Amino acid sequence: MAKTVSAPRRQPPYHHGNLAQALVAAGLEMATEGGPEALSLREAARRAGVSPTAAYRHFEDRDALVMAVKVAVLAQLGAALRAATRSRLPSGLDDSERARQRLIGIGRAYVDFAIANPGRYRMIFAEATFPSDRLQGEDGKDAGESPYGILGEVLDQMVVASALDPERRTGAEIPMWALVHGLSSLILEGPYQQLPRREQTALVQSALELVVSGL
Amino acid sequence: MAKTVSAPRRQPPYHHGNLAQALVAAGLEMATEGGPEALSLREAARRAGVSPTAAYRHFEDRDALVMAVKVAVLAQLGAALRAATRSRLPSGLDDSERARQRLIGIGRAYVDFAIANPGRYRMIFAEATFPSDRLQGEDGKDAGESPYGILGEVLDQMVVASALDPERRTGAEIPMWALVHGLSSLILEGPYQQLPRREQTALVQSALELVVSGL
DNA sequence: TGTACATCAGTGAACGCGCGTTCACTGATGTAC
DNA sequence: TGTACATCAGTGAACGCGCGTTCACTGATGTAC
Repeated sequence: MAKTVSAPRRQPPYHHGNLAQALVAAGLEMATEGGPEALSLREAARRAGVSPTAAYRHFEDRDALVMAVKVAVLAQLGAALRAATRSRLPSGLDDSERARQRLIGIGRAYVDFAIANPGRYRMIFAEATFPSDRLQGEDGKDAGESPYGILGEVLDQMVVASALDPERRTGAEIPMWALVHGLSSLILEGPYQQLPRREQTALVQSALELVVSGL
Repeated sequence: MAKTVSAPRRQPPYHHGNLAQALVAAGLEMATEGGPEALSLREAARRAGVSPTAAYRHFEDRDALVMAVKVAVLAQLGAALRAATRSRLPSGLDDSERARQRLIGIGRAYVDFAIANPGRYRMIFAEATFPSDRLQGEDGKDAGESPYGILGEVLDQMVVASALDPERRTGAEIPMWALVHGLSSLILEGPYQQLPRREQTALVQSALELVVSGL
């Protein structure tokens, strides 16, 4: 009984309207299914319902599409970390301990994202070019927040809460990011692949506590 | 003036003699040049001077060759770490500090190996299957030492030297390996790619000190 | 010590595949007058 | 408000490529007698 007339028309006939975005979405799908190796321009075009050539109106070559997909994944990861900064913390903690828990929280969220989305996660570090500094969408407006930026924010809050010596603030992102990325990678592609999920979680938690206490 | 007669004959005419090994060597070469993506069975056969089909006498399929190359790379990495455990340490350190320096030393050696051999290093974690437990060559004799095993050894020595609480020994490999792998990956494929080499070195050193002091 | 023959380790041609990219083109859109 | 036309966003066919893998085969090797 739905009025087909007023339904939003899918499959625009000739001019697609948003091909670039549709191609990135298809790329994201393919990355989800099989990681960066699985991302092909031809298949993306196919999924967008368009000839392979059409893709070249929007991306210079395959690499450009890959880069756009990377940026999209980083935005998703950023969103996951942002959500973690807003999660509830047990009551009764002092400010310093709360700030520390926030850091551990985004660390966990990072690894969780990787485990839940292995293909997309591997996308980020594929093909030897990392999206530079800022994540931005079309028109210069942010397409999401940068994971690196959020990590920095949380570290700043630790300084404010006296959970981190201001002198050690500079470069504090580095060991933290290296740790969570290393954990993700060892779990996804390394020797901890076979471990049951709960042991993986435990291992992540204790590694995070160790590094955070070292800061 | 070299007697060509007694020279070891290269290019055996039909029966190669050591094709399996030659294919792995070719695979190693290709990994060195272009990482795991660059490793193809056909090209390996070509480099070994043999038809593609011949490779199938020695490896079930491409994956089997890939796995053999991974094992070879892990052996090389193991050798690099072993060398680091034997390097000279500044005199005048007590046992505990010496043990700590050993750990930092193999950490540095790990990242150095990755930076010096990006293609081979990336090989290790490629294609979603990690060579299991033991590294062994033909006939069951070790083809090298496992990086993981060497790390464990150094941690054991820290316990002996009272640089590590025995209670914290279990699982101590994890944060350490995650850290060095994370650092390697961020330097090779991530945001620290562009940094000058000396800054990369400094960043590695300070991250290592932080984690080792946290142990 | 000599020979027959099974087995081992190669060859060469062919398969089907999907990819990235280019070409000459055409249909749809929107703007100047 | 209507129309000419430049520009934009697609099409479809084709290219060359290198890959993994399979087929039926043949030359070399080593062992039993």
